[in-house]
Amino acid sequence: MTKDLGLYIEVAAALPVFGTYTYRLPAALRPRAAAGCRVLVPFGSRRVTGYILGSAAQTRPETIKDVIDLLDSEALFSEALIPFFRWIADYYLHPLGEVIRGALPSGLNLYEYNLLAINDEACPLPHEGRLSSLERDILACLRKGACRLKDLQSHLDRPVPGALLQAMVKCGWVVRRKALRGGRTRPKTAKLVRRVPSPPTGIRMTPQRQAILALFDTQDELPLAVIRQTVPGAAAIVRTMARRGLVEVVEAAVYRDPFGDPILPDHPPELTAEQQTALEQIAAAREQGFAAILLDGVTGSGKTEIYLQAAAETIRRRQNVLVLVPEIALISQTERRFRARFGEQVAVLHSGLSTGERLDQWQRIRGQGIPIVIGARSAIFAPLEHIGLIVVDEEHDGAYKQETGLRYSARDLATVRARMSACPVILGSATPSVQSYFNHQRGKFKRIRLNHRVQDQTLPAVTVLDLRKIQNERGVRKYLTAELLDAIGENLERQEQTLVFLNRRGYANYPVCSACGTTLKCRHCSITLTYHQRANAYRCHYCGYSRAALANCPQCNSDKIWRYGLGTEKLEEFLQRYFPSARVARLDRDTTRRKGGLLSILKKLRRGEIDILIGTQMVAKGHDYPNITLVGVVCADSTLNFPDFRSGERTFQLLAQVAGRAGRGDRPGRVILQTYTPEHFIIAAARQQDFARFYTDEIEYRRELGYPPYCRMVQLLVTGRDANRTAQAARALGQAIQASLPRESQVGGRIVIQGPVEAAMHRMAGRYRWQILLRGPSAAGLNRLVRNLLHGDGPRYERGGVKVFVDVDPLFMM
DNA sequence: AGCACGCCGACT
DNA sequence: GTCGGCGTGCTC
Repeated sequence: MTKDLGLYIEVAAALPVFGTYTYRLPAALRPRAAAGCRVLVPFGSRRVTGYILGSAAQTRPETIKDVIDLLDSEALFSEALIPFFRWIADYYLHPLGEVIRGALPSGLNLYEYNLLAINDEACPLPHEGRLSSLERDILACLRKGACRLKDLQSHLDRPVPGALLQAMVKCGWVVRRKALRGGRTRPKTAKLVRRVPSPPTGIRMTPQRQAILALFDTQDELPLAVIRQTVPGAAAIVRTMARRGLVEVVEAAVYRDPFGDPILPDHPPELTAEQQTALEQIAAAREQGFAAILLDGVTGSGKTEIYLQAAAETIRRRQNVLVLVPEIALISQTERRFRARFGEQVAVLHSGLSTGERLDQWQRIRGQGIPIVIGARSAIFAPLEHIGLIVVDEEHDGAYKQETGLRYSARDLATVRARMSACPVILGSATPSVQSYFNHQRGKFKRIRLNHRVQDQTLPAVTVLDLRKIQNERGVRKYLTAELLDAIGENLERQEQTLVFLNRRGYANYPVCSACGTTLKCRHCSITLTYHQRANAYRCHYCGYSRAALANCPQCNSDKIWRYGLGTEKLEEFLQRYFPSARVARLDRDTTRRKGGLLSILKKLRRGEIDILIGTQMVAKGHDYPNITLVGVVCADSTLNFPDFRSGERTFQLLAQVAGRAGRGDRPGRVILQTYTPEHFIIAAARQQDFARFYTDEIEYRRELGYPPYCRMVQLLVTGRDANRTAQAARALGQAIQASLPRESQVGGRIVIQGPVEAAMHRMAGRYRWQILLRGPSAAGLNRLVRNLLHGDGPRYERGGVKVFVDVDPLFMM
């Protein structure tokens, strides 16, 4: 039963406007309207979607308009989420309607726009001769169908003066119509094509049929949509093949392990004493409502089992569980484990879902009382009620930070949502973030440690090798020490698998003209291009710009360009030549772009059909490789030299994660780290896999320089296509902040400004970028300052195509 | 976001 | 002199 909202309601428009609006709710809509429903409301000269936040007091009755329509018969989110949304809008300085829009499955909203159309009732059609050529063209274009002014202009390829249209409307030849765009995405019913075990013989094999069957070499079933990408007209061909019994077509079940293996139900194992204690501590925390718990345990110490049993206990208490995992390309190990334990009680929200599937899952969570939701960062907005536990797995992972639009941290929001739900949140990691560990030291987070690996496996032995002693070598030998190559060779002889980690895809990342020495740069970004051998092109890894490899040097037109630098493609080529009999494979964005690519590599690895796997940081996340006994890190410092104060933290985490891939089975693992700076404290700590040592040094460095967690930060990113205007806007904003500092610092504590400076990546995708960094003791003080400047009644800085993006608690500052 | 109103350059 | 560009402000 929904509560009566009364005559006036508060609505957040799904537009980038700050503030909310009051509307009158017509009597006819009142019985069904509830907070969390969408409404269609008049807004300015058009109609837009808004979200009902609750009832409102009648303030200025003369300006209040009526709600036009109610778009949902049931709320899309519960009333309990509204304070959460408001908190986010306030904290991240983001329009509330946009926050809610971003939280809901996409493609739901209606927007109105103007259409131009021929007036069918135009009595006297204009005499052709009396029309200008532009007018004739407009009428000809509109005769083909109504369209928007924008489309009309691009069709005719010239500007259409508004006044001319106005006149044409006045004459009655053209009418303006309003139309609604968007609306509910219908869940698509995807068809899966499945191989049959013993296909009938004697059926004619056309080339297309053969091509389709060939696709099932590595997989037992494939979505029809995927087959259609490779074989044109596959839909019809598959239909006849199914009739002849060559394949089987089934409706796609949404819940399906991409490995294709059924997920076997598992049962809670015997817990170690340590795990038992951990669960007791979580149970104790549950009693006091909100608690943040840092669960830190080395790889293999059984954190996931703790999540599972804590979740089971939560369900027993008739409460629900929200589990966040870092965004990864495939279903993660954690997801599999939850599905194995809880089966259909789990709803999954990950990036691989289509819009329709996402909507399905959303409605399943809302309507059917699914007790466990597991998903990537946006799952923090899941419409789950009565939450009794939130889990953030691999809490240190940068994937929890959204870097466009609403720049939130799902890990931080998990803490906020847990507090609002008065329930515990478990932040788990083998390598906790400095932030979280600091929170533990300051008494904000409880900490539960798991010191022992479940099967008492030994941690891998780590050897550090100095790259400086081979830096005068030529070619690939400058990057691979003899010791690493020998170790790989030994591993091959023992018929064990090796993982070689190199955080750079492509062939060569440093193309230099042999004649004039210029490096090849992207046309839209301030980024060196990477040569890709398979595509035979230079590519920008930031905007996707691609340049044929045949092209000459843009400076001197020389056709000889050296391809310096080492990427995974070149490494693969080298290792294959060096170990001719080895089976070498590569795992990076290029080899996994095709759907199923990642899967087939992982399957081969499991079946022992790969000896050496070369991978970027994709390999460090979310998957188990049970038979790898040697991990080689080609260059441990490649991420260490980023112009960002967190580069050391990220490097330590990455190295520890990669090292953790070695020897998880019954065989001990070995790790070889190559580096140019073996004396660096990060490398030393990574060698000993010693978090305490890393943390002690890192926190001291943060304290000395006054970086988080010893302060809060807000980054303002000023971007625009015009170099001068962007720079001017950045300077003006910088000066205004400077001027406000004495006043703001009195209430918000001592705030300091850094910049404006050109960003390290000073141009990206054709936009110039300047940044201003604000640091201060409290988030509220910084929030106040930015709010006053950007949304107060001072001058506007967003004009002339310049935009200002606010990033509260920024994570990557390039 | 998208639309309406209002002020300066290149044309009949 | 006007037409038409787009910069600025507002939306219950």
